[in-house]
Amino acid sequence: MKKSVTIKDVAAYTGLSVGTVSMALNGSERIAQKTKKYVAMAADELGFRKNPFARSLSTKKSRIIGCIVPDITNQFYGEMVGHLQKELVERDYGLIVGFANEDRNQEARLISQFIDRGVDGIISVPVTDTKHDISQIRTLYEDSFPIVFISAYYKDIPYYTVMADLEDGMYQITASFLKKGYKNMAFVFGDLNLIPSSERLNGVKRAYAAAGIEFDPSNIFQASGVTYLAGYSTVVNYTGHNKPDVIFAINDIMAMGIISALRAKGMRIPEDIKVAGFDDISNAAFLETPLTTVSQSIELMCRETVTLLLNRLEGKNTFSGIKKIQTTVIIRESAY
Amino acid sequence: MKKSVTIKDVAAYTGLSVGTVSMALNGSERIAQKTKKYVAMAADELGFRKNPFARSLSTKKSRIIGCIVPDITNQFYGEMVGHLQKELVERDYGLIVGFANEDRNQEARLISQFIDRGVDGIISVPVTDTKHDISQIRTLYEDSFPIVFISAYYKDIPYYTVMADLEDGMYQITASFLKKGYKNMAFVFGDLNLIPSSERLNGVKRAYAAAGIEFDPSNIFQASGVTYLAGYSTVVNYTGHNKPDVIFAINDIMAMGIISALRAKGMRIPEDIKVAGFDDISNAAFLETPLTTVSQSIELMCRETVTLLLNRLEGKNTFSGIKKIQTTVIIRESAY
DNA sequence: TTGTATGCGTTATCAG
DNA sequence: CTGATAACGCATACAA
Repeated sequence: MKKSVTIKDVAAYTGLSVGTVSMALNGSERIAQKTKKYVAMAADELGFRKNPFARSLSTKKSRIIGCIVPDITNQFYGEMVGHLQKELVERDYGLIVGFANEDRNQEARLISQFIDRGVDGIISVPVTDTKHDISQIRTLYEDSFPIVFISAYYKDIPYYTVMADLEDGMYQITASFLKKGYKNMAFVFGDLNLIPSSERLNGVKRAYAAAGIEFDPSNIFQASGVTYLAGYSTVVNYTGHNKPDVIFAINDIMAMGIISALRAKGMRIPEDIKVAGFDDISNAAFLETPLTTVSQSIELMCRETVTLLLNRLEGKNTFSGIKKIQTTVIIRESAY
Repeated sequence: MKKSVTIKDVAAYTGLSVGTVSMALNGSERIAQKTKKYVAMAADELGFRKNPFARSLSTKKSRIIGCIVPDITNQFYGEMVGHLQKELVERDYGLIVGFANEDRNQEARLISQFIDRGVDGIISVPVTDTKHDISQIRTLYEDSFPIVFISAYYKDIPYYTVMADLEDGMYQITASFLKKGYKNMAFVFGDLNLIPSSERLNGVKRAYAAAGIEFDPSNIFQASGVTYLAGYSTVVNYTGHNKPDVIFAINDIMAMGIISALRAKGMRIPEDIKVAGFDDISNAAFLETPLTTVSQSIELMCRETVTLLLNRLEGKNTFSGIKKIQTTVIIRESAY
């Protein structure tokens, strides 16, 4: 690590003052074109790199965004982080990550840490467990700290969020199967108090109502989580005798777990039983059993989220409610 | 964003000097216990939070580590990032991420960006494409910038890396199948010039040699990448007539793609053809076809990597070569 | 054990 | 258009 060259060195080298060099480097309007070029060359020649710490100390900005997702093992969140990073890096922001493992306490700790690290803003997939204390989030909101939510929101703080229209997506897919004549359908969701489940459930109910069919709540299954394994276990541990025509999972990887367990029980898919997921993760079309699902356009979601956050950072007037992104039903072999 | 309280405020509040407060907060030995407690209380009361930028400017440390992986869509790398983050957060480091998409240029850009952001060190899964320029890495090495490699290394710069013993893992699994009498085995790898492929290939050859069987190089297939889709396509596009007893993929998700494509062609697994992967990703045991694979103990790998990097940061004497982590063959249904 | 003073590298303000 | 200088908030070497 050789001693780094500072703006002062560039000043000395060019015979200009520190201030001028700084402005020149930042492309200020009030510096002559000629000077700017001269400074740029000199800086280049000396191998000058801005010291980010000094810069941040002065500007109070780090150009780093913190991002918290529940569980990186879920490919959906992997893709999410990937897209967020891509969007951010293009705008010269860095992305620092944390994983909450569906635990509000971990999430809270991560948020504090991020803020203590001086991130300019936070993107969070809320852990919307109603049992837990949410005052931290409320405080952030009231202090108008730049935090935006993606893919879910806190029930009591439904602001600055970008998410798929889960209710409509679920409505569409449920309705389409009702129309085909299937009535005995099971829904494997996570905790029903959570937004991602409850919104979907609303869609389901709406579809039944629209079809004039009564919805039997016993067809809802609350799994122990929303992971591959949770889906797998739900099927393995099911002791009832009802064999639904279609099983809807809350997301794709859970659907994969469900399919796997069904196969282990000797069921054929889609002949004996149909399965549908939600998300349309990148290889959903190429699974052993290509997966029927509802596409979330995750890339679009991420782009909107980043835009929303950066607009907030730049003090622009932004939409502050819940922006819902349209979904698309995709029928594949798992539920032909 | 209310005006933040600084160390100066705490000093004023306690009647102590700025220097004393700083030391007290940092737990310096030469400050009285009593004073430390007093300062801590006062700081707490005032809601004081250290300004990370000032701190960094002074210490020249950010407590942020940059991490570059090829492709977050691959669950294996997802798990890797997860473990790295966990290890780092426990030691009060932040993890900033970048995705290189197997592209050396992107990787180089990310590394520069990270350094310009003032990361204390970098963890990288090398994009070991020999076609590309690697001088940046060499320079970093020569300047002894704290960069460590995980899961692969640059052929010409085989230092500070932690990876699974790919050669031995491949040797073990190949040998075990040779022992069972299978001889017609196909190996679907990525670019053979790359470490991850070439090391595995050495293991294969060694196993054949040990068994006294001649190895036919035409059984090696270079896929277009190492993704699910690459595996899938390799099978779909295969026009040859040779039907191997066993197909070995370079990693689990590729094996999954291969299985999927084989199934689409009407093959039964493992009856008609066996498939093995590499990595043992977290749900490999619960796939529709539970996957035979070689476990990489990714958690251990990540822990070792973080330890190695942090030791370097603390100036401790560290092992500087290639640390190989032992692998374990796991036989499951896909290759019974 | 505590206080003082200086430096860290930029940005920004205010003169010139 | 450019120069000088004061922040920014903390750590640390040196005094006391």
